[in-house]
Amino acid sequence: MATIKDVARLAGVSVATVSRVLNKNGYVNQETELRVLAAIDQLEYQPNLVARTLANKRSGTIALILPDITNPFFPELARAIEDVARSHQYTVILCNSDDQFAREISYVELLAQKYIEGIIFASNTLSTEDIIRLKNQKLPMVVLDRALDYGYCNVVRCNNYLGAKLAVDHLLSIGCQKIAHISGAAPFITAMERLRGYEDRIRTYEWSSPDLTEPGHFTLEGGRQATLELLRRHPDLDGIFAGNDLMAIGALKALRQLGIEVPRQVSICGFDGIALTEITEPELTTVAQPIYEMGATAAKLLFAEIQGTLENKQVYELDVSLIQRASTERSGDVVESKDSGRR
Amino acid sequence: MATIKDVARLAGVSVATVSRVLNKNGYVNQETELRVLAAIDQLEYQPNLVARTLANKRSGTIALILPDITNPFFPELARAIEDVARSHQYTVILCNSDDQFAREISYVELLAQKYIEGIIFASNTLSTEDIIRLKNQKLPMVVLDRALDYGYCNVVRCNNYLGAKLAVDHLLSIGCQKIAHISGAAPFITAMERLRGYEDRIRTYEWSSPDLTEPGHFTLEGGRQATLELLRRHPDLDGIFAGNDLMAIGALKALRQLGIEVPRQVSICGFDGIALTEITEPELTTVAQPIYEMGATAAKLLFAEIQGTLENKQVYELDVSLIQRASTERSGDVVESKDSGRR
DNA sequence: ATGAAAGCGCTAACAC
DNA sequence: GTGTTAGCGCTTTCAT
Repeated sequence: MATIKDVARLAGVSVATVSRVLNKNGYVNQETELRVLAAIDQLEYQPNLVARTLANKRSGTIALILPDITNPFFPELARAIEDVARSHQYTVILCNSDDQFAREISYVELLAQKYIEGIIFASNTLSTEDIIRLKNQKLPMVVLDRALDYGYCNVVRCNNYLGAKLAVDHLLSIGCQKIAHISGAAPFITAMERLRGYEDRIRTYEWSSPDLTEPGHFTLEGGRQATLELLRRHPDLDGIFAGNDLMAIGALKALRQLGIEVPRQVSICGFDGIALTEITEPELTTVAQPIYEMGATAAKLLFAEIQGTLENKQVYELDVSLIQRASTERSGDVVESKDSGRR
Repeated sequence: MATIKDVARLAGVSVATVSRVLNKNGYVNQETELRVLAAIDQLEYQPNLVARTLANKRSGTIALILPDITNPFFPELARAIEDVARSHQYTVILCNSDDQFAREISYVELLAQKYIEGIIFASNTLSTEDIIRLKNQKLPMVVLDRALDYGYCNVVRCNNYLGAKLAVDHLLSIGCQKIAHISGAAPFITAMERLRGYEDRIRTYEWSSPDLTEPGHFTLEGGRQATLELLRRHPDLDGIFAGNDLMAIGALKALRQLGIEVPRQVSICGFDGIALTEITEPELTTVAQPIYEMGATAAKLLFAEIQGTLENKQVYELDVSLIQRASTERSGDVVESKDSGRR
C-alpha cells in the first residue's frame, strides 16, 4: 500500500502539497497538481482513512442503535439510513440492543472510542437524563419516537395520537359497534400515544370501557393472547385496533383459530405499515408510518448536525396515513373474487 | 478526553508502561500496575481506538455486504453476525449492494481504507475472479452461497440440491400428480441447484416437462406472475415448488386470486424458512435453511481467519429441513378447525 | 521491570 | 505556491 510519502517522492513535492491536492484546499499550482495526480494514479494510491481520522477526528462513520433488526419495522429504516449515509460517503455501524440498557451504554462508549461521528437511536431504554448526559459529550445524535421536547436532541416521530384516532374513526365508519384496543409495551411513548388516541376517540360511546384495552407488548404472540382475552371479556366486540401490525397479525391468527371471520364478524386495523400487512389473508388495514422517510429524515438531520448547518434542535413529526385493505371491508365494500371458476 | 500520556504522568510512569498494563503484555511490577490502574480509574481513561488501529492495523470492525437488508432473508443473518461480532468486541458495518457490481467494488475499497478486518459477502455479483483478486489483498473474507470449491475462500451454504429433492419428495408423498417449479434468478448458484434438484427428482415421471419450470426472480411479484403463467400452460398442475418463500407467497396470492384452494387443489412448498411463512394463510410448508446458524457460522469462520487459527479454506454445508405446514396438508392430514362455533 | 523514541499515515500551522 | 514540522494517541522495539 502506497502512502502519501511515496506519492510526494514520486511527484517530487512535499507531503503537504499532496495533502493539499487530496483535500482540494490551499493553493497549489496547476502543473504540480497534475504531477501529483499522475503519481497518485501510477501508485494506485488510496489515502489511509484511519490516519486521516486520527488527525482530524472525523471517521466517516455513524451508528444506528435499534432493538433488533429482526423486527420487521427496522430493516426499512436501516436501509433508508444506509442510503443517505452512502450518499455522504459515510459508513454505518449496526447495533442491536434488544432494548437492554447496559448494551446501549456499552455500545455508546465503544463507538465514542472509535470517533464515530453521530448516532441514530431507534431504541428505547435510555432515559431522558441519559440522553442529555450523552448530548453533553457533543456527539451528534438524533432519536426516534422520543418524548423530548426540550431541545436537547433532534427527534423524528409520527403523529401516533392522530393515527390512533384515524384508525378508530375508520372502524367506526365501517359500522363497528364495539372496538377494542391491543396496546403496545407500556413504557414506550408510541404505545402510550396510540392508547391515548384510542381512548379519547371512544370516550363518548356508552360501550367504552377500560377493559376493552389489553396489552400485547408489540409482539405477534402478545397480540394473539390479548385477542383471546378481549374476546373472553367481550364476546360481542366487532372491531380491533392493534397498536402495531405484528399484534394485528396475532389478532388475525387468534380469530382464525376461533373460526371468527375477518372482516365480517370482527374487523382489524393495525399500525406501522410494514410489508407484512400485504401478505396476510385478508390483507391488513393499517395506519402507515412513512418508515423509509423517517429513516432518511433522521439521517439527514444527523448529517446536518455533523456539518454544523443545523441551527436548533427540533421535533420532526411526519404524517401517518390510513391504508384500507380487506381486513376492514364490510358488506357494500369491495368484494373479493371467490371461486371464480376454473378447470 | 484523557490520553495515555495523562495516565502516565499521573501514575508517574512512562506511556510504554501504561500501554503494557492496558494490553497485558510485557513485564510490569504489581505495584506500578496498581498505580496505573488507579490513574486510569481516576481519569476515566478510555483508549483511543483510532490511534490504536493506526498503530497496529486492527480496527475491531468487520463488514457485511448483502443485497438488501429489506429482503426478509437477511435480517436474521445480519443479527447472527452482529451477535458473534459483539461477543468478540467487534463492530459491524452494514452495506446494501442491491446486487450492483460497482457498489460492491466501491464498498470493498472504502472498507479497505478503513482497515476493516474482514468481510462477509452475502451478495452475489462478484465473479469468482473478483473474489480471488480480493483475496490476494489478504483481507479475511467468507462468502455465502458461492460455488467456489478451490480453496480461495471459506464458503458457507446449504445443500440446496438436496433441499429441492426434499421438497419435491414431500409434494409427491402427499399425492401430487404434476409438480411445477418456480425458479430463482438465473445467475445465482442457489437458484440453479434448487432447479437441478427439482429436475433430477421429476425426471422419471411421464408428466415431467421443461415448461413446468418458470423463472420468478426470487421476488414475490415474480412468483405471482410465474404461477399465472404456469397455470395457463398446465391448468392441471397440483403442486408448486417455489425456489424461495417470497415466490411461494406470490404463488399463494395468485392462486387465491384465481379462486384455487390451497392446499386442496394445489399444494405449495417454499424454500428458505423465513418468518413470513408462518403468517400466511394457509401457513407455508418450506425447506428451511438454518439462517441464524449460517450467519453465526460465517462470522465464526471469519474470526478464526482473522485470528489466524484457521488452517485451510473450506466449504461448510449446513443441513436444510422440511417444515410441513398447512399449504401441503391433504385430506387425511391434520384438519383445520373451521367455524368451531362462537356467540 | 521500565523508559526513550521511532514509527503508524495524515493534517495543518507556520515559515519561506 | 510549496516545504518543514509538530502533532493526532497508541504500540513496540531497543536500551538500560
